[in-house]
Amino acid sequence: MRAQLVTIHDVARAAGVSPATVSRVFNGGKVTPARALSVQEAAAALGFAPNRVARSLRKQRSSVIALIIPDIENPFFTSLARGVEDAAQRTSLSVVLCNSDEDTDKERRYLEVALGEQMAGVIVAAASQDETDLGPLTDRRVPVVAVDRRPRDAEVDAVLVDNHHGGEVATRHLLQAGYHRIACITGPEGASTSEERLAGHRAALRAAQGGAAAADDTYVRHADFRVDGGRAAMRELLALPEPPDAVFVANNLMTIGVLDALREADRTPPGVGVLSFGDVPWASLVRPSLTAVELPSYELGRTAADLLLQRMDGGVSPVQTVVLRTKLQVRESTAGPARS
Amino acid sequence: MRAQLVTIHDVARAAGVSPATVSRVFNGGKVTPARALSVQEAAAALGFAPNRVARSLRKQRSSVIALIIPDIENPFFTSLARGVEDAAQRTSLSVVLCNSDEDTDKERRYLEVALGEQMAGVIVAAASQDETDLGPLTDRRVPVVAVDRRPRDAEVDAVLVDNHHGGEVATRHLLQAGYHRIACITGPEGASTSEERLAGHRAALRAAQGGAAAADDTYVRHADFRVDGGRAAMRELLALPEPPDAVFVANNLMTIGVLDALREADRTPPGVGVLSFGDVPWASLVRPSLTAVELPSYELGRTAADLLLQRMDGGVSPVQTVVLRTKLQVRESTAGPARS
DNA sequence: CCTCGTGGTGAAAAGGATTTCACACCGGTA
DNA sequence: TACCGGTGTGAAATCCTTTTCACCACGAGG
Repeated sequence: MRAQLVTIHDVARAAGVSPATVSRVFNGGKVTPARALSVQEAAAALGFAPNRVARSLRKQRSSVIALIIPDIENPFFTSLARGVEDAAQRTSLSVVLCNSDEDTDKERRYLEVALGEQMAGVIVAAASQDETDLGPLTDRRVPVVAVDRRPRDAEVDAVLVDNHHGGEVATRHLLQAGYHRIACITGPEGASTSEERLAGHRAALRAAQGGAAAADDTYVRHADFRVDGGRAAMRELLALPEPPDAVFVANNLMTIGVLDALREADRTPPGVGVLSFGDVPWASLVRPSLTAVELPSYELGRTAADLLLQRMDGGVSPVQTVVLRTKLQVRESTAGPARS
Repeated sequence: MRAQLVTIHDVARAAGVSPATVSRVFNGGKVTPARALSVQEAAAALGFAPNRVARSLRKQRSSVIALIIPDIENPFFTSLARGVEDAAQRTSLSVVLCNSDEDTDKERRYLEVALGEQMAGVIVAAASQDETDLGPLTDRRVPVVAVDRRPRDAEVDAVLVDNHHGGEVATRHLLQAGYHRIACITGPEGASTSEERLAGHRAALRAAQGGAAAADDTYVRHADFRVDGGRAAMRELLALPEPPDAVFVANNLMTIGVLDALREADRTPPGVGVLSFGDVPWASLVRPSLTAVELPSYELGRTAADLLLQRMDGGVSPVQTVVLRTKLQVRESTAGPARS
């Protein structure tokens, strides 16, 4: 029922020492054991909990790190968040999650909050490559790590996925399974993730055609990384005079839309090949016949957090970029198109 | 490239006024228009951003609210989070998300952070009914709203789902579809959500049997609200001498496990009836033949946030509990068991 | 002409912890 | 005995903003 807050002064008075000593007890300063004990007892008796705001103000740094992600409803990012959390868990830092919703305005507001709250560090999966401005943070020497997507011209550490390689492996797998007309539904133009995955796809096609690099975009569609976008793009592809017999989809949510469009048209895998970049959430359980490029989402988060912690310790000075490899998770038992 | 932080004093000096006036300009105090303008110009020129930590210290209250959820990877909670965010969006408050991971220790730490950071309010879906202690918060008059689950003996506003009604409707639907041996896989014993849903299920069964209330627990299983738990429970049920011909599953993730176990056993809906409490994420798209009790997850979040805002404005004094109704989302075209 | 009220302003205190600085004390060495 | 190094301690400054309070100036009313 104690409603007033207990300060370090109250504890000091109760223990018969100065506030400075109380502070030292809680921060590992040198204090005689006997005194330290009596301080701890007094603190416990009074139910003292340090005021983190005052502490942050004085230290010019709080003990919270921000993780800013563009879509909290995408399991890829929640898994990434788990990685960050688990890594931070081992320190005294707390992680707070901010959902920018792919909206650069919301993102900017959260970046302002991070700055204004003097957060100890920021991990950000940028909503935009061009508009996301990390300048204010880096100017004030707040440690920042970009994850999954690197904002253009930002001098920050980054943890990325090998999108090109993943795209290449994916399309190669479809080719090897016997598909011929392989489409690609990728993300928004201008997003590094979209472009790199598409580039990998094209590279695999080129290699298969033996160098006759006819850049043919008939089967290429740009969508928005969301369910609806994937569905619309797939419908378009199906409406072509000669529809593709397989499709490489550049993210998990769009794949859901694609599967939906295929069901509508009564064409389901493996009659038509579907390869998703990123695990389709839970589909692996409900419908196990889907091959996907597995993304190290958890490790992405873990690594980003580790990098941030390093940076906060003032360790490395040069900017680091870590690239994690994708892995092809083959799940089809009956791979390949219907032989004609 | 400015690395030093600009304070209210710098702005004051630049504008030729006192720091107090600058503060008033930013907080809607009375200032002559001309002065206000010059302050704003000076602030813009210097790139002044208020130090939120100092502000919080002085005001004894920050401008962020915490949302503590037990499982960030469960779409139910991410959707709820969206609701909270959208409601907070319209104010100047920011939402930070904390994932307690169904772990009361982690949760306690986050509650301490919320208190120590002097957050303006807390919305919590408690990890435990008994161990979650909101006392420290309420003692300090921090507005708290419980959502989805109400911690026992906590004097706080709450926004809940009508679990009993939902469970009843669900089981009644299965009965009406012609199933006879209806099992129930619910959550952990002691959790209000588990118990209430089970109670609803039993009520429906009792009503069907015309009052001959033989409380038979052969077909009742308690699991842990997770995929694996659902799978294990379903396997157990399938191994019974006389397996059930339908099952009411008390949450979305367990349903995924259940579907998995059914696939293993080569028994799929609608041969065996499956009714999920809570939408199975994306399954509605991939596999549309699944009826579920639809939970108002988004509205839960929205309402909780609205309640919190009310409480912060010092509006209502008596503790409020809002109960939202579930809705049966029928999606089966070919409902009912195979007629024998 | 004097008084009262009011609206705008600045000086200064307050908010709670950390950290610097100076000092007191103790044991040991020259 | 005098001096020195080291260690633990407390007083006070500091972090930046909000808010109280006193004050001034100005306009209106008696």
